[in-house]
Amino acid sequence: MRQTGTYHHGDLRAALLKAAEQELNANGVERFSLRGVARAAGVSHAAPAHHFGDATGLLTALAVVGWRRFLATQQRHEARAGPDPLDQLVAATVGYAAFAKSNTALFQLIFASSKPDRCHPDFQAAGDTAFNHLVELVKAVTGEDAVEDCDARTDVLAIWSLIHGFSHLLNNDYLAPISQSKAAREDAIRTLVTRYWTGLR
Amino acid sequence: MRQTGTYHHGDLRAALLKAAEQELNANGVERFSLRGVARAAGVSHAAPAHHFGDATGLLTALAVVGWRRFLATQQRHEARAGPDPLDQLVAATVGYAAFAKSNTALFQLIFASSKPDRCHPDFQAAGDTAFNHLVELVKAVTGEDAVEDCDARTDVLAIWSLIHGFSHLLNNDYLAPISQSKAAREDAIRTLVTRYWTGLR
DNA sequence: CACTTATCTTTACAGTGTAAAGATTAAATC
DNA sequence: GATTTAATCTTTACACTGTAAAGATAAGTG
Repeated sequence: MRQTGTYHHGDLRAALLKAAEQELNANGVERFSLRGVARAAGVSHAAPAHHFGDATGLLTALAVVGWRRFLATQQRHEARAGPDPLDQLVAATVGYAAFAKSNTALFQLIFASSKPDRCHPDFQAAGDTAFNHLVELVKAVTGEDAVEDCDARTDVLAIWSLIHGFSHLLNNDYLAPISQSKAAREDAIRTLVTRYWTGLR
Repeated sequence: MRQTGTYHHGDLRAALLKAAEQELNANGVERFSLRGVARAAGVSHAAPAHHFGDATGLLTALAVVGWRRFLATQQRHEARAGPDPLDQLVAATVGYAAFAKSNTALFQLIFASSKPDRCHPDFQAAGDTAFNHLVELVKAVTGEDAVEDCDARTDVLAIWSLIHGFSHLLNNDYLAPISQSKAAREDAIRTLVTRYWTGLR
């Protein structure tokens, strides 16, 4: 709680984002409460308005954070993998699912919620960056450019659908058998992605 | 609105389910309002309680309807396709995405919402039925049983992830180029699914 | 007919998001 | 350093939400 004499918080904006993510993980996107976030941060319920306008503003800002962490998680996995393009792509997809698994609420927020402003420039820019990264990885594997080559576009669509569906099903408890072990999840993804390519060529 | 002398609605339960689906399509799962549904049905805001208990009860019942329509949509597409097992599977996946496209809110409700009671026997039974149907279709293609054979389990996982990811991305406006034309969507799905099998064997 | 049950309404309450106005502090300007 | 200005947070208020409890009405049952 705030001490006497600390009418001004200092860094309320960051504190609210942190509290909002915790609220989101605890209650889910659908039961998100702006007043609850303010309570958790130890300020009045109207305090967030000055920093974010309304609940949409806060969740939009949080979604941008989510997009960046989503991409960073993939890149962290890539850094640990070998230099082979296919290994890099597999590592990225493993990171994709790992993010979904350990950031359940953020994953839902960035991909399937109408609470953030999905038309906001920052939201779109962060999302586009993440998407382009996937396109680049596929491009490195095929040697083709998804923008020009039609088959390459299909490849991107296939890989994206595959890993996104896997992550989303995982995120909603539809893959209980695999969900338990991290190794089992990674194995499954590795098999799915590599089988797609090796089956093709 | 209700006429004088019609204190009892007649078939309020069905009317509420219908109104709830419209509310859901109009406002989305996250902005769903029980009072709004009651208003649309022309009854007091507490009327739904007697039929469904609370909002969770109503949305659980609606989700069960969603599961059944989800399966029925797939079967309708299968009936129009040829007898070849792969054609049947492709038709089912096309139906999968078609349902997602034209039942946006229901798709979100059954797969990714915490508002219905996902542990309710009816919900689980309806969901299991839909899942088992997909397993049977894959089984018909491979000749193996997903319960026993490990490769077949992976095949189910792959196809399910693929079509579910595609549908979910489509549902959230991430496949704008394909989203426009029905033929383009069906072509893309057909390519993805068939490429998975023909590439493999 | 009388009685019971099912159905719907009314009323009430705690909770929500947002807007407006007031209070307090930090920063900027003189 | 004193005064003004701007930023930050609180208080108050309002319309809305879901749910519970009690009352009103109609339908079914003996």
